Amino acid sequence: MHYNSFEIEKKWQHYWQEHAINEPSDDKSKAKKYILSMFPYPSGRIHMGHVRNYSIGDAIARHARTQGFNVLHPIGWDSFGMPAENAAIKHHLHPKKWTYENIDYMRGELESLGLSFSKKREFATSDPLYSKFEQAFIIKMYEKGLLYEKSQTVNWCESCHTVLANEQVIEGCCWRCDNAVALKEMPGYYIKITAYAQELLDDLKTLEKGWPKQVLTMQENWIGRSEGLEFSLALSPDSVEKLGENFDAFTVFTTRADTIYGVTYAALAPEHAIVKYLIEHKLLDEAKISALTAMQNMSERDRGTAQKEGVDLGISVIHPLTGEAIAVWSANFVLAGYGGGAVMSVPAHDERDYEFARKYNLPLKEVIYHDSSDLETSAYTAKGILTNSATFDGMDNEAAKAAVISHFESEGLGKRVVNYKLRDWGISRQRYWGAPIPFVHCSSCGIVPEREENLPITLPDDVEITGEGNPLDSHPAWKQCSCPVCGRDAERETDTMDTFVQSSWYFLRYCSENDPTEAFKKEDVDYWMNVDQYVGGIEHAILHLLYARFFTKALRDLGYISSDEPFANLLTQGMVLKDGAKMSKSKGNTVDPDAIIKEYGADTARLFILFAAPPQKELEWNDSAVEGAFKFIKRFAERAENAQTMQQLPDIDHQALDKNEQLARKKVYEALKKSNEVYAGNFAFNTLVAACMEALNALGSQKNTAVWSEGYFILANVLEPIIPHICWELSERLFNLQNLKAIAIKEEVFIENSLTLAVSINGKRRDEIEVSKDADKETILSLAKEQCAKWLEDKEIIKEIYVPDKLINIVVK
RNA sequence: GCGGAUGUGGUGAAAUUGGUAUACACGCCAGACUUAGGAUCUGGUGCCUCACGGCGUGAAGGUUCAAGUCCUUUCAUCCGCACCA
Repeated sequence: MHYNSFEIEKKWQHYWQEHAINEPSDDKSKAKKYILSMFPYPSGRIHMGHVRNYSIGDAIARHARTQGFNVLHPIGWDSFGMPAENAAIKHHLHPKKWTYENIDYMRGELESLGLSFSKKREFATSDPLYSKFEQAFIIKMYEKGLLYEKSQTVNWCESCHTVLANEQVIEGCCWRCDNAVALKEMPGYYIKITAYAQELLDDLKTLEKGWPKQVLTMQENWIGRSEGLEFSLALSPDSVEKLGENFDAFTVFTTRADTIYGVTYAALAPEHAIVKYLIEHKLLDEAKISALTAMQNMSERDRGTAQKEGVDLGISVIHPLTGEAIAVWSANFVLAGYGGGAVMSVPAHDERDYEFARKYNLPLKEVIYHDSSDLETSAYTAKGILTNSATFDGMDNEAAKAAVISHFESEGLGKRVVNYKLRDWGISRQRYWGAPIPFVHCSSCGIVPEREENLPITLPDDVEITGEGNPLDSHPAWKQCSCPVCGRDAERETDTMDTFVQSSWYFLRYCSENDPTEAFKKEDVDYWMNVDQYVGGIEHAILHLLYARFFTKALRDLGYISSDEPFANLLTQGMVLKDGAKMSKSKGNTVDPDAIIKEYGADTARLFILFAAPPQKELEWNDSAVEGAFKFIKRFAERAENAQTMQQLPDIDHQALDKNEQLARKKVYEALKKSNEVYAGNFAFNTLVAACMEALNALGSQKNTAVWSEGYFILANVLEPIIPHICWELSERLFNLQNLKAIAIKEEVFIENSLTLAVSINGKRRDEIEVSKDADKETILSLAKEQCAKWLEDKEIIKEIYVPDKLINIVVK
């Protein structure tokens, strides 16, 4: 058969659509598989990363379908976001027009790859209907106290003109444009993800089997649980007076309660309320005030690399156990958002405090003793015995942690607490192309949610995108509304939601077929969730995957769904590289998927991508290997001439076959066996393709038509998830499509009459012998010795080892 | 600094419980066919050596009859977090 990829692919893409083979069944009694590749942002054209992502997901989905599962394999568009506005500024296109035109174009590109998506469930997150349900969720969260508004210091990206969540700041830079992030005090809406910190941490354990360890570790670190002592440091009477009696104490948190007697000073974040008060009321000299304001204005990134710096605030607190007065400083390395923005400082046993104390000549007090401790050169932070610590002296420091906390608790001085690094999720974005936050500012009622019957709050089309300011804010009429509570004139919130809100629940919307009345039906979600296999890039290890996990739990607690975790199994694919670097327009090393499909076909692109590396690893693009993939498909198509038309597997008397024929059958069934293994979990498609190539090579060294036919019956089945078009074509021509379902393995082909055993002398392989299947150990060993006589001359045999079916090892001296 | 991962031919990569290292492919070499083509087919291809043979999975040790695989130490690369008290 002459291989014309273009005609074959067009024909089958049309057929699949016509026969709706990709649509799941409504029959909920069937066993299901929910296979999901992360949905794309419609940037304009697909790139090789998409091809890889969707080829992997499609192979898994197609395989599940041939195994008889009811398969949900949907696609949609993560279509709100900044690039649409950037395009609007650059090309004077409306973001909506740009976005939906991109979607139409990219949908065609994905179709040309032969991806078996369910069409009926497709949507874009910028569809008003999607916003409607999302806004309703947000209001529900607000009503349950899971969403609140506050003003605080936030991460501000000057180039995107918007606020960023903590997760979206990568090494002090914006996740999207890589610009340095500045700090800015602003009002915004926050989702209380911290209320779920413990559950998000605990449930990582339930994902250990299905998620890569790396992702679990990253999430664990991000949540950052730590246990310790929280207590109050009372200000001295003269300090209280100095602060106009506005403060009498501040709270600190420590994980080193055992070092409590080593405290020699305390330090406040530059943003701490006491520091702000001192500056406002000019209670410090000018040099100190300017030092403090400089510290406040420094970005988070610069603070991370800056030298330790501080200012003596001229106030003091009372040590809760000793009653001593302790100086209070403000230091640039104390974080405002963690543990109350204040710390107790133990320079003898904390590296940061040590460095700071050395710089400003503050006293050190040793309270943990160990032989290897040398406070002249560095802080001692490891294990030891307590000293200078009153009644705790002589205790092991680990035991002392608990003892000190108990002491604080029984004296009413403090308590054991758990702290998390995770912060609440700020979702306000000062941008146009996003889902409006459904709240109204009323001068008498304050901030109130919009009424559900008024949802969705949609974006106005008549805006000019200039990149300066938020068009919703400057729009003449859009924000004017009436208060949903009192009916008086009010103003809409003009911030829009972080686009990660949309991607936090899209997998739920797919469960029901684009229902206009509900986000999803509970019974559909109960049937389809959880996602059995999720496929996507490692770059979402924290961002999207943490938010989606949170949303699932929150929606569960709001009564919408029953899942605890959205994604049972996660496959993080590696990047596609060219010349050792990530493909990118700026480097000019991209390969256009459309061009590859045009030249070789979708099957070739898919085969190369799945064959060149295991999916989790980086994939180096290689033009001649692509050519090689094409040649394999061509050979596969041409050699189909050796097979005969049939509707089921032929009966073959294995014992009557010659050696090559038997080997060919064995290789074919090995490929089938491999297929079952690969889809059961490790997804090593590269080894599966190799097994198929071996099988085809083995078929080529024999001439038995029945063996050829059986081989094609099975290989077209095994390869269908990877190169579906050519496989359907061959299956139709040869087998009336009867081979595209689960095939049982015939174990008889693996039974051998004789075996080949390796013979090693002192562990080094020297020769091999062929023995009959039921030869006994003595016979085998004597044959081995006979055949390897030249290695045994003048040697004394010390030991003879026989590993059945594998090898013989003779140890000599 | 902390955490995670990865080191195997010229290249991408294989290798059940420890059991014939380099499957499969790319590249390269030779040959066949040939309207001399970047087509197709056949054979070869870890390194050193004319050969016998020796050496080989980042490096060094160890356990074992047997180690890519297990243990210890170490080096390199990549990724993530980064003053979280």
